[in-house]
Amino acid sequence: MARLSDIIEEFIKTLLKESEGELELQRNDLASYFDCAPSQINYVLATRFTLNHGYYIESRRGGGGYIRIVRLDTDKDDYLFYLLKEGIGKELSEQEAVKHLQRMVEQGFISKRDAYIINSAISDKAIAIPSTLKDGIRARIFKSILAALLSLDEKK
Amino acid sequence: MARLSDIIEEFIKTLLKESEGELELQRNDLASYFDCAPSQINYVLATRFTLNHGYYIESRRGGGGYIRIVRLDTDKDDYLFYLLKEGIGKELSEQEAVKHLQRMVEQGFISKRDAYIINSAISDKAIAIPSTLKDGIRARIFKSILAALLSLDEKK
DNA sequence: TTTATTGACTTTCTTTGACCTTAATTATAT
DNA sequence: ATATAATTAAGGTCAAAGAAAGTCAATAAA
Repeated sequence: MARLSDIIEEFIKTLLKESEGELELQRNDLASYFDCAPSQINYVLATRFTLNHGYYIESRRGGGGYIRIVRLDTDKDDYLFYLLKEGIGKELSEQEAVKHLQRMVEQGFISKRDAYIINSAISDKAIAIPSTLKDGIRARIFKSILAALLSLDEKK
Repeated sequence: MARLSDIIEEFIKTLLKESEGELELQRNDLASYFDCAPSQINYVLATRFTLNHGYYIESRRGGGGYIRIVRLDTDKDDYLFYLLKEGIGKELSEQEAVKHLQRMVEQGFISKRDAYIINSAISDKAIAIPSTLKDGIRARIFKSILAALLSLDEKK
């Protein structure tokens, strides 16, 4: 089953597109629209609309409260440069990497194809085997990339 | 009689045929369908649906989790598929990799851009092997890819 | 000896709810 | 009319429960 969180994510992104990247909503409205706990909205925002994802959020409590979501549009080179220099430290988990890739695709910095290739190169499955044998690691990564290319072909 | 694992293998392959090589399933469903331990599904996947066998698998945990199985295009029997199944063994030096990439470009299987990206992911510099810490390795690979994207921009 | 099977334990991701904080509005006392 | 108190209307936090899949090692079967 598609997760509710994914559906809400898509919903918000659609709203954002319709409103040119800026949007104000009412947490309780959204929650009752999807018939879920209000805090699930926070969960969606916290896991899919962070700064790293390229969104900025501000909110206000009390009467007339709201949540405002803004999609940040960045310059491609600036963003890549930032990621390279500061955004990524000495370690990077697969989940984090995937988030970066998603953002890069959403902002049109790389094609889905590129993202797919890159993802295949850095996936846990590809890297696995901590045998410290460089060539062995590379062989796996390379095979994984070949698989990605093959399955891309299949997709069209 | 045939072992359960073989039966499950056949079952999955039948499903794949019916769904044109792409399939999403629920591990627990399958396990309870065959009345076996869920981990047996993993065993079947690990022993019969590997990259070398020509399958690509991705999965997700948590609520709404799934396992996705993609059959890579066996009929094609082209260069990429050959490379994946037989052409590359357990190890692969950088020079060999580069030769493969060159050939793939020459034969029109991938663009120069693709080759450039891939090369950046598998270069000695990218893999570097400091410790056995996976995430550390991935971070390097990912940075390397970013650098590649940046320098692609510069070139055009 | 290799290949299968099982199950206990782990990790990841999602959903829910109880409780907290803040802001605006309304009622009350001066 | 004004200051203060109470009420209501938001949103925030966090931890527990639930829903998957993953790992690994012990055993069993071939």
